[in-house]
Amino acid sequence: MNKIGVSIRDVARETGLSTATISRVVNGGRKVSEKTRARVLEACARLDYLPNPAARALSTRRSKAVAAIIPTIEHSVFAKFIAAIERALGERGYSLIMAISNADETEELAAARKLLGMGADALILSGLDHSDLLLDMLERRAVPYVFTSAWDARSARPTIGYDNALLAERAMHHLADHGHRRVAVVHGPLAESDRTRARRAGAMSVSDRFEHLAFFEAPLDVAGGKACVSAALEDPRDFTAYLCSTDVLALGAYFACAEAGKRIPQDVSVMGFDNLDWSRDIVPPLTTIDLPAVGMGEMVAHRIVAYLEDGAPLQNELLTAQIIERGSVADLT
Amino acid sequence: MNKIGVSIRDVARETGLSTATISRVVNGGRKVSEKTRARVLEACARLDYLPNPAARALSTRRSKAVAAIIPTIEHSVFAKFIAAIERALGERGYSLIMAISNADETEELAAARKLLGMGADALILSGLDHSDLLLDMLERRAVPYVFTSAWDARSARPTIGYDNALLAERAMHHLADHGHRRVAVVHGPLAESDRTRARRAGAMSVSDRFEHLAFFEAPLDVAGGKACVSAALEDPRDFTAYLCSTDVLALGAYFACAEAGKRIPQDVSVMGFDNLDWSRDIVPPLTTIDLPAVGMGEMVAHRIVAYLEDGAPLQNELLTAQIIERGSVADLT
DNA sequence: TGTTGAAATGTAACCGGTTACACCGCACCT
DNA sequence: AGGTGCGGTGTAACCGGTTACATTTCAACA
Repeated sequence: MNKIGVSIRDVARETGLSTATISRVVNGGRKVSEKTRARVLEACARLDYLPNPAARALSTRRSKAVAAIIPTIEHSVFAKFIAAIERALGERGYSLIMAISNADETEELAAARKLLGMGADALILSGLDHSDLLLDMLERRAVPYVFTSAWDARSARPTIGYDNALLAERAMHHLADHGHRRVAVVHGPLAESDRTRARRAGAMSVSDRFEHLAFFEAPLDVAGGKACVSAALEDPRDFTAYLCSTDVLALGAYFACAEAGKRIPQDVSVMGFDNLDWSRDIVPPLTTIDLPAVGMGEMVAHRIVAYLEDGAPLQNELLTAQIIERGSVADLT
Repeated sequence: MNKIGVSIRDVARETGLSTATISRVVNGGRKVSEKTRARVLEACARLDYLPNPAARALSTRRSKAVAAIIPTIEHSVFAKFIAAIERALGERGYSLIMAISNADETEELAAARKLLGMGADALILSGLDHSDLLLDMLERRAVPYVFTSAWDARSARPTIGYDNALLAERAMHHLADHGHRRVAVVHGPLAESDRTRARRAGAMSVSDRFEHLAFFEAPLDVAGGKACVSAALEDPRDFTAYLCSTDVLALGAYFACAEAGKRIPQDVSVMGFDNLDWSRDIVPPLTTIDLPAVGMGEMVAHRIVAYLEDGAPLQNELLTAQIIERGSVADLT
């Protein structure tokens, strides 16, 4: 029974019809006469009938819930992403069940167990690297899933995202094109994220355009970026530009510069990654890469629903991202 | 059946026991011999048996999912709150289903319909004001719920949160105590949020300590705060301090000051509300009110689960918040 | 040895939908 | 008149657990 105890059988009794007919009306089935349909709808409204989702899920084997596991939700591009997924799923009658992994494979596995144990129809994961146990479980249970926030042409598993390595490479070219030869790359913990590793590798691949190219690993928050850049500002290599693998780190870089009395971009250039909402408002406005978090969320939701409803196969999908040139990178040429 | 087609009856057949016994073992029931328990557990593992959540929900009338509707998830205290809820629910074996209302009552109602239609056992709402249709629905369906991020001693419905009016009042006293007499309060859209209205009312209640007290309504994001403060800096009343109803708006205020060449706190003081992660890293560090987002999330989760499992009644719970004094408010005395 | 009762297990009804299939009535055709 | 087809509806078997109640087992005790 639902909370007020009205079941489909009550509606059937009330209208003198069978539960089959009620079910057909409620689900918009085609083979019902207009007269009957109206009568049923009226009775449903009058009795305040609401189908029991568990019963429905049991007999259809579909919960209409999609699960997503993300590393973090706080001040970052993931919040936008997850909000877009939630909206897009909602428009199609699906709900989002969410869990946060704190970028930890063990937590991710536990979260996946929990979410699948709740009956999620599909799973959205962040990044490409996941525990083998998790992957095995997905295969064994034949759960549809996608990897997001990354893209790998050669991946046998569906990835929907952007090419982190390429974007980092493009960012480095942008700095090089502006005459920067001594650059520091500030990124989050390598151990935690394949996306971070991809960005680092991408940046590294164009090292020949630089005199000095240093990589710094910092905790992935504003304080981490700030501390890291504060220290790097003392570095004898005297970097002219900082490429931050996240706008969050870039914000920390701004604060480090403010504290050290360095002006951006006159003394130091800073470039970000993400294009968070405040990036264009900060002073000076931050040059960054506009990651398509919203578009990615929508695409992921569309594709998952298309798979669930029509069996459209999940595939690799590459999303593009643009460098947004604003005022934080000086032209030294 | 679950995805690989193993049901409780398969395990029963495999072990030569009845489904009742399997069920008892799986649910940690007490009346099973150790020998049997071990045998069942072994069979479950071998067959990779996973209970079907829909079947379980159908017969227990419990989905073990809690729904939350929040106005926004992007760069704000809500992300912390929701993350804490998710974690705390997870520890107790519950999942979080989330929807975003964009601070719109109609969207909120639609979201509630959807989430309840998914079978959520309880509903977490933000703020005190909600559409009557929503409230009626909750009562009719006897859905347990709490209002959060606000507290009202006189509320007949359970509220778990802080006293927004009182906190705003305390913030204003803080400014007055530091010798500020010309203060501007920057807040989000009044129409959207009872919390905003409460904060405004609280600030207003101590207007007699000020020469000039102005209220500005801005879009609730960094750009909004920046534009609003940029304009206010031109105001002939020459405010010495800006109280921002969110750190997000305060960040905008910082940027406005940076652009206008005003130094904080030498030329202008800024005070926030929330204590977001970067608040202590910004230069100068932001004086703000440390809202207990994490503690609130945990308490909400605890209380809801306690109600669901033990029937412990949901009540009003007041959480306290402290002013964190940092460097952004000048002492003019 | 028979009695008693607690512990362990089984039986089967039930939760509330969905849906394959059977059936009915009626219009239309030959 | 009898046959055909189809739209509309009902019957009842599922989906996969939970659990009240019945039943069996067996140790302890008079």
